[in-house]
Amino acid sequence: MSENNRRKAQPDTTPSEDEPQTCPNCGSNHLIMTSSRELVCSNCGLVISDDVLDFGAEWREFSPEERDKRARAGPPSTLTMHDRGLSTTIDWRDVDARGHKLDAHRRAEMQRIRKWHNRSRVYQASERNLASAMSELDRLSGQLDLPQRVRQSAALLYRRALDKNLIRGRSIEAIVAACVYAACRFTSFPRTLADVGRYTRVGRKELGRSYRLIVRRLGLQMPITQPEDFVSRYTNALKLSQRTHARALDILMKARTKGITSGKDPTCIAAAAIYIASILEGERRTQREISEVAGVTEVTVRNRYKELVRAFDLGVEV
DNA sequence: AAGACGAAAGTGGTTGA
DNA sequence: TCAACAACTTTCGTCTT
Repeated sequence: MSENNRRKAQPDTTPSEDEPQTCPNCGSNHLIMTSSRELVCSNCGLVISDDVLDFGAEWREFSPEERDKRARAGPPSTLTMHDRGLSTTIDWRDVDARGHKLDAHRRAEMQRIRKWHNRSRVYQASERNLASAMSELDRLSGQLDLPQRVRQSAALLYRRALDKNLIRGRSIEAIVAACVYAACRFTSFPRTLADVGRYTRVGRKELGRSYRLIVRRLGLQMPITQPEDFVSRYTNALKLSQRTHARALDILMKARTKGITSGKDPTCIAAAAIYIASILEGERRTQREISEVAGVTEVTVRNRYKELVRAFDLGVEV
């Protein structure tokens, strides 16, 4: 693959002063403000800005009485619950609002109401599907330690996949995992296919297939994963200094101008750059340590770093 | 003894006919 | 659909610190 090919469709990451009118990823102007006050592209699912995200109350109170007066029930609405967290639940305790026990007749009535309430809540097939998908999404993103913006983006992708009838005949788990992986790439939150695959029963192959499916059928324009995306994660895991981190980024930038980053696994390139940077900054890590956090083999780290050293004189005596 | 090195053979994904 | 191919992995013996 040529360097040019790999470079296309880069989102413009420089934040503009005002809210953008078009999606920086796909150029669509179908931007919607979600109920959790995130600006999201309804075409590709990119969460454009979530810095306004605030789950707290929108008022301030200055006395307990005022607090009581202003309080209202329920968590904020969110895309990651099948009903956006807006459903009402009926208490299981058979007491009235004042705490008095209900009589037998009322108890039986409440029982009936509860039953039908639950049945109606997750009634439609698509609702049931969404309910189970959102709990799976929650589990998976919890294990992957994903921030809220990635989860919301994944949830939106799943809703769109459901709308397009892509789930029927496929496993919910596979599509959820694919949406999570896609959301990671959209939001430049570096997780590899293997990372996501590790926490789901769906095989890597199936996951890749589902991912390609949603990209194609939802017409998503995926940004290319860059080695730089992984540097922070790896230097943190290796407890390397900020200087080494910056040095690694510098090496990657130079490598790009030489055109030796194309066609190679970005995690390998990142690992190699960090290896060199750690030596240059005097906090050397072994090839083994680095290959472990990057999830690649020592041999590949070795080969990549040899290439980098060969390509330009980095002052590393081998 | 640990870490680095490199050769050789095998694997899974992509590409182009 | 299939073969060719590049990238990557696994394994292992050797060299260096």
